[in-house]
Amino acid sequence: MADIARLAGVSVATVSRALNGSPLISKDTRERVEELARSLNYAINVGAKNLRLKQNKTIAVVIPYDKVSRQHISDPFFLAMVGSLADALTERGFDMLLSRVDADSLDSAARLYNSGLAIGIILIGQWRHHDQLNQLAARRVPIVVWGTQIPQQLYCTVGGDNVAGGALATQHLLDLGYRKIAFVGDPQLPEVAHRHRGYTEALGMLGLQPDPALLVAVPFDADQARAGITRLCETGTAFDAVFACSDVLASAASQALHLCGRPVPQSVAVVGYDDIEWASHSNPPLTTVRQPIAVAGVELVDALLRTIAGASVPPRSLAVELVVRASARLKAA
Amino acid sequence: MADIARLAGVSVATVSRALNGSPLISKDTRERVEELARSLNYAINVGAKNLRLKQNKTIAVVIPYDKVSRQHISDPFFLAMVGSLADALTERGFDMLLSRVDADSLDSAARLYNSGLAIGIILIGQWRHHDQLNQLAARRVPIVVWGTQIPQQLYCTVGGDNVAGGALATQHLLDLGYRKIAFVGDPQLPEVAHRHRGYTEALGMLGLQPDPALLVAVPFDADQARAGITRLCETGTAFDAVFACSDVLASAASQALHLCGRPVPQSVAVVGYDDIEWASHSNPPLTTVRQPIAVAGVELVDALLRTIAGASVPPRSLAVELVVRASARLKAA
DNA sequence: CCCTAGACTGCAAACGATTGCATTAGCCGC
DNA sequence: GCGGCTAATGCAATCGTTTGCAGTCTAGGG
Repeated sequence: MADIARLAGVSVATVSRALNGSPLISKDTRERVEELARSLNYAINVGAKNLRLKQNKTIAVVIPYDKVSRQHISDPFFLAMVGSLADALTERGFDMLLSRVDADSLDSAARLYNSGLAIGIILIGQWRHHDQLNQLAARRVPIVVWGTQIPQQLYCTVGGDNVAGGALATQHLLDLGYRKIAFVGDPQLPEVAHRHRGYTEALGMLGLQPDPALLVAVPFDADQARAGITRLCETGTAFDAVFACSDVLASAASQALHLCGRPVPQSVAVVGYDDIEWASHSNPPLTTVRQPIAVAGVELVDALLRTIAGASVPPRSLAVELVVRASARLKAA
Repeated sequence: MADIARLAGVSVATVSRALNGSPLISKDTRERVEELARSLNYAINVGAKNLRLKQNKTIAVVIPYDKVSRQHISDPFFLAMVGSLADALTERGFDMLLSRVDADSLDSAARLYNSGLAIGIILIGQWRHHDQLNQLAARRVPIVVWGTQIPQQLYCTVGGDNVAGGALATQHLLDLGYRKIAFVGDPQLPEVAHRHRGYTEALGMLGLQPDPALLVAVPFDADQARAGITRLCETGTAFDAVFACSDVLASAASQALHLCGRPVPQSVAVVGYDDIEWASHSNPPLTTVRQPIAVAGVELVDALLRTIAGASVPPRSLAVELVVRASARLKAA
C-alpha cells in the first residue's frame, strides 16, 4: 500500500480510502489508485485489516479425530458435510479453516477462537463429547455442533431428526413384513441413541419390543460392522432385516450378509442412513434415510452467525426422509 | 496480553518474551506469566503475530468449481484428498484454509496469497486450466497442483502415474481375455489423456488399435456416464469390458450395464480408477487402480513447502497399483 | 566505596492497514 | 482583501505482537 501511495503521489491514508470507496476521495485520485493497485496486483493485507478492524471473516470447521484409533477423516458423510459447509460459507463470503483436533482435548479447538484465527466454530461430530462441548460453550466460544439435542446442553446443535429417522426406517421394514430387525450402531452415541429410540417406538406401534440380541453395538466402522453381522449369523440368531445407522455400516453389513449366504435383498432387507452419494450407485441401490446435507451446511452456518451476533440460538432439528430403493423389498411369504 | 502484563506487574514486552520462552526472562517471572495466561485462557493473537513477524502457518487448499454446472464439491475422491491434506497439514502444524473458487477465474485464487491469508496454495483438480495455472505460477504465487505433468508447465504437479495406471487396468483386462474394451472418460482432461495413452499402449502390446467407437467421452459425471454406456448398448456396439476413469464412473457404468441386461462381471468386466473407500464395499467389489491418497497429501504438502522455501520443485508422479477384486473376472470362453 | 559485569526488564519502533481530526487549497460573496 | 465554506488530502493514533537497544538493579571484586 505504501508503494501505491508513493507511485500515486499521495498518502497511504488516501490510498486506503480510495480502495474502500470513501466518498471523500476525488474520482480522479480514486481511479489512479485503483489502476495502480490492479497493475501491481495488490491485495489488501487481510491480517492487518482484521487487526485494526477487530473483525474477521474466517470460520473454523473442526472434525475431531480419535487419537487412539488414529482414525482419519474418511467417512463420506462427514466429507460431504465439509463440502456443503464450504459451499455455504463461500456463498456468504466467509473463509473456511478446516481443522482436525484431538477428540480427547476438544477444548484446544478454543484456541482457534481465542487466538483470533476464526470468529466461530462449527464442529462436525458430537460423539460422546457432550461435556467438553458444554465447557467450550460455557467459556463463551461461539460454537455450533452437528449432532442431536441433549438435555442441558449449553451449545447449539443442528442435526437431522434422528428419532423420526429411526422410526421411518423401522416403519418401512415393518410395512414390508419384517419383524426381526437387527439394529447396527452404538447407542452410546447421542445420535444413534435417538435413532434407536425411533426404532423402539416404531416397534412399539405394533406392540413389539426391541430384542437385545438383535442389537449390534458397533461404532461407525465398517470392519466392526462386518464382524458384528457375521457373529450374528454364526450364532444362529434369527433376523430378517437390518437397520444400519449409516450407509457405510449398511454397505458393510450387506457384504457380510452375502458372505454368510444371506443375499440382500432376497434373504435379508437392509436400510441405511445418510443417503451419501454412492447409496444410489451401490448394488443393490440402498434404501436409506436421507439427511439433508446441503441444507445442513446452510443451517449450521446461519446458526453460527446468529450465535456470533449474540443471539441465543435454539437447537435445530432438520426433517429427514426415507428414500426407497432396492435393498429392502416386500418380504417373501 | 496487556491484561496479563498488568496483573503480573510487568511490561507486555516481558510477557511476550516469557510466553516465547526467551532465556532473558527469569524463571520466576516466566512461571507467573504462564500461570496467568493459562488461567485467563489467553491465546496469542495470531493475526498480530503474523503481521509483526511476516510469517504465517496457513495454507490454502483450493477446489475449483464450475460456475455453469454449479457443481458442488462431491466427488469422493476429491473429498478424500481434502481429508488427506488436512491430516498432512495438521501433522506439520499448518492450518488449512479450504476455499472454492470459480474455475473460470482461477487467478482469483491468487488473492489468498497476495492478501497474506495463506503462504501457498494447493489446488486439487487440474482440469483444463493449464494456462491459468501457468499464469499464476508466472506471478510467483507458490502453488502445487494435483494433476499430471504437461509440457512447458511452470507450476509443480503431483499426481498418480496416469499412463501406468491406464496401462495397468487395460493390461489386466487383456490378460483376462477381453479384447473390446470401452474407455470411459474425457480425454480432453490431461489426466484422462494420459490414462488413455496407457490404454492405447497396452492395446498396442498385443498389436491392437483403440477403437474410436469404444470411446465414451464423458466428464467426471455419473449421469453422463450412465447415458453414455446406455447409448453404447443401444447402438449395438460390441464390447466386453469397460475401463472407467474413476470409481464413480465405473459404478455408474455398472448400473447402466445392469439395466441393459449386461450384468457385471458375468457379461461385462469393469475396472475403475481411484480406489475410493466404497470401491471395496460395492457389489461386486470393484477392481480398480489405486491412487495413493494418503501419500498424495503428504507429497503435495512437502512439494508446496519446498516451493515456498524457494526451491524449484520438479513434478512428481506417484506409483499406482492395481487392486484386483470381483468386477472383472476371467472371460468366459 | 566505587565500578562493572551480568541478569532482567522496559521503552519504543516496527508490521500494514483504518479513521477522527487537522490542514490545505480553492472559491465565493461581501 | 478577508472570512467562511467545501472538497480533498495528510497526520498520527490505533489494533496486538516482537525485538533492538537502553536502562536498572544486584552482587562481587578491587
